[in-house]
Amino acid sequence: MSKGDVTRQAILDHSVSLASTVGLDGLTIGRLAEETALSKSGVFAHFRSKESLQIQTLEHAAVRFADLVIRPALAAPRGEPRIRAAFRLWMDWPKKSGMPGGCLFVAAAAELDDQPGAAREHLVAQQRQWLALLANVVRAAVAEGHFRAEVEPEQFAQDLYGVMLSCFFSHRLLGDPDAGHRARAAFENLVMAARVPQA
Amino acid sequence: MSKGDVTRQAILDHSVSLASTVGLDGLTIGRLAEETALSKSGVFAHFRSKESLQIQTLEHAAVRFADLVIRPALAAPRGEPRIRAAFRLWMDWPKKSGMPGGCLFVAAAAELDDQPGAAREHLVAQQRQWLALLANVVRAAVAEGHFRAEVEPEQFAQDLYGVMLSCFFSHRLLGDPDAGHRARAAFENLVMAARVPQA
DNA sequence: GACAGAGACGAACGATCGTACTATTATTCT
DNA sequence: AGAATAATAGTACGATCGTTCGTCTCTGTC
Repeated sequence: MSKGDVTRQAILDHSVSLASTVGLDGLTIGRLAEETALSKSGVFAHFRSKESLQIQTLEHAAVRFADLVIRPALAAPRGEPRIRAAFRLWMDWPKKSGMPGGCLFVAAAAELDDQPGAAREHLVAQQRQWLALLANVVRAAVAEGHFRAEVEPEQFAQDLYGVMLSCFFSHRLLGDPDAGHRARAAFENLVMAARVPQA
Repeated sequence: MSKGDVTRQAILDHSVSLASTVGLDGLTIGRLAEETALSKSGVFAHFRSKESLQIQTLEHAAVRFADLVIRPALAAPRGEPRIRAAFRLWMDWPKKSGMPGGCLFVAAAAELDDQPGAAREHLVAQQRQWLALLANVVRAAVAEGHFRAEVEPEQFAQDLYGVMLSCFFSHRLLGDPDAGHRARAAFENLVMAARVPQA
């Protein structure tokens, strides 16, 4: 890895963390330069535009997400255990990944849902992929005989997303100390409702 | 209502709609002036700071929310019917209220969850109140005998919030045409799980 | 060790932001 | 109707934004 790549990675590390609190738009090249002890033009040179910086920030976070959530989750046994692993890793990931402002993707989703552009398209593709992966994990749980055949994977995936989103909302904005506990309870309810009836 | 109040309301109408797409921070006095055919200083004079503009924008939206959601919901019969009314009105409210960028509160929540200040405190108070109201509606459904006694109102309220958030997410960002349908299905599942077992 | 190329810096640009001040036009009240 | 007051416009300010450009300082290679 050349010297340029090293500093570029360091910039992106800060960028992900900074964008998690101020958003992809609030992200500023000047501030990024201060926090990395570089000059403004030095930072800018690595990305040739702000939009490129935003996209690479999203991509950098996506790589971390794959490392910290997706890969470990897929290491769990197929079926319900894998779903439990995915949920647990997902809930913990903003903390584990050093994003002081909570999940960057959630912040970016609210920001970009009305702003057309390459950054939005990038995020949409990422999130569609993640939802599809979740649905596939649920599908496998059905195939495995853990979940009932009538369970709709896409429905389950959207429900799971809702549990995560409302947890972040209650926890980060409202400061509810029980948000995490309630999210786990909601998850259990979802899983129980999907399970095959036990004899 | 004096002339000043009339234009102030007109500005705030545009402000709510504009902020729903670009966020409370992306909201700009200059752009607001263009769209209302006023001068920049003319708009500024009505609010003596941008923070005040943001807060009054939130407050303006809250008044509409009370008119379009809270009051009509409370007009429905206590218990499960009132919960159904609240949910239906809630899901439809961004459209009904002319917010082209989706629910302003959702956008503001993601934006302000890390930015201390009066605007954040205002939003937090609003959303806490709304969640508390939802919980009370659920509590009434328990008292009414529609819901089981073990149902926890705050849990139900957070779950409901999750259904709404994931619907907005899937619909607005991912463009999923089934998002609304899935949200209604998730709502039905929540209600069914809370109901007293039918004989 | 010299040379080519990449990396970082510093200064400057046009634009736009929030805000302040002053002047001018509308409105309200007696 | 005219005086008092409120509402709007105009202009200008300092700051900060993304971006450009020219220069210098490193790094890696023959």
